[in-house]
Amino acid sequence: METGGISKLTLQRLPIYLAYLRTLPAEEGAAISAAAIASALGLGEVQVRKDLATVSDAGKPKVGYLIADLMRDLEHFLGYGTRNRAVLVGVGNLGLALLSYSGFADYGLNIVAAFDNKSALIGSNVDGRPVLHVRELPSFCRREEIHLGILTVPSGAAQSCLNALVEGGVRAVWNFAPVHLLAPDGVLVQRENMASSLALLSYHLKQAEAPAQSKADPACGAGLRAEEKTKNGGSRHG
Amino acid sequence: METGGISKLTLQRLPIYLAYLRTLPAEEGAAISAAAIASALGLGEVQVRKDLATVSDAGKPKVGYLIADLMRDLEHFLGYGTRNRAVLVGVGNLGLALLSYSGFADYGLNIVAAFDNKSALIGSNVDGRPVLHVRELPSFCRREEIHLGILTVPSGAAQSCLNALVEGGVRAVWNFAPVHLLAPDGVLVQRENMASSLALLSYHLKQAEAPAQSKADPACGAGLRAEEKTKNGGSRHG
DNA sequence: TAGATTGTTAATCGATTAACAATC
DNA sequence: TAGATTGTTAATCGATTAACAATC
Repeated sequence: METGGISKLTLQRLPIYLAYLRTLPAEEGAAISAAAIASALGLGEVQVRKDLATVSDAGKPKVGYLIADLMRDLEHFLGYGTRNRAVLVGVGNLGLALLSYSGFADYGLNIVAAFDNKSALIGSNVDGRPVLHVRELPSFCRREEIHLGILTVPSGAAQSCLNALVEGGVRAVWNFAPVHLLAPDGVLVQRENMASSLALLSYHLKQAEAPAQSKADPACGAGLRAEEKTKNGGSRHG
Repeated sequence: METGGISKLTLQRLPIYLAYLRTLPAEEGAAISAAAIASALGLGEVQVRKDLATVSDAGKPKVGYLIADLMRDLEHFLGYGTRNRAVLVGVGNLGLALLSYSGFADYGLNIVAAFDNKSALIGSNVDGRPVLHVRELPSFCRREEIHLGILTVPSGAAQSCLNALVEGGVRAVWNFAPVHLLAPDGVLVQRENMASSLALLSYHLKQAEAPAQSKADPACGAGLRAEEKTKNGGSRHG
């Protein structure tokens, strides 16, 4: 849970700030206030100031945050400067989609090769990235000094693929398989949890549709009114 | 933040329990202990008991949780029983991948149609689901009583597509565009945040590679040792 | 200077964990 | 009964928010 000084939740919000700042017109020396950022992103104003203060000193009293400086600090802190070169393992539907998705470049991610065990796929390429046999995974990672792996294999294959990545010196793994994997100390396995988001949506719908049905949750009628408090009320900032 | 009696974080863990239980062999009357579940998923034992107690009474002292009962309770609580029929808006790379991904059925999600505004796509179909023009989105949702929408459009189009979904009576939206959207009370917009996961990985790599570099984070050397505490130590449960 | 805005310290809130009571 | 395991109450921990100090 420790993330080395910065809270995990703050860290997860940083790319959201960055993405928002990137949508703003790039005017020389332009600044933006914490209030404006908070309002645009639906966050608390103090939270924005605190988050940004941990990674940047681009905030100036009476002025706001110098946009260009803040973006630079965010990118630096997140490690986007040195492009993270990655391999992807498992060229199924999801793997293909991630390979084809161009938006990752914005987050400093650069997938350089894909791996699979189906001979029909080996030797092909996806948008210029070769598809190689998983057999070559450890040696490829070693040789190319890859430290980041993306796992889009079926659950049953996930642990052995993770092991191969670790053998190749990979130190951070983005796991899309819905299983918990074991990794040695120092190797971070981050599970991407589509099912968890879906649970929030599905539960919300169930609540909205049958507010008095759930027997395990006597207070469930409240679910309908769950979203009542919009943090910034009606007020808008420029 | 309120989720009607159950904590948001607990709710997000429920599908993880369910997915794990589904991997177990289906033996008549079989049971499993909280300790075994915790160990398999890398969670705390008490946390598992507390989470499960909020949605099920399948737990029996001295016995454990009756697997079949627990799965039923989880599915019921999450609203998977009544298949959630959904529409997807934006048939780009990501949209196509989600349409093609068969795993959603496990989470009670059933995408019945896709929408786009590119005439080349209209009239085609993806795995049997028709691709229609966004113009028809509100009326389609009304007619088919769709309450769940998936947004995989570019950021610039997201708000107007959300509006169209809301107009059609949709009450929960899974938003893959990296923007904050405004929705009326009662409509839940859940943003899927790939960039946030990526931030954790990227930061971990940066820490591992240059532990003394970061100036904003004097305690950053600790980042290297971030994962030291594996909650269950070496002990395994049967 | 006065006013606006950031940064920080203290208070609150919520989630996790530890200790224990209940139960088969 | 004794032992194992669940469920719950109280304590701890961490994150958010409110109040205020600092600064340009």
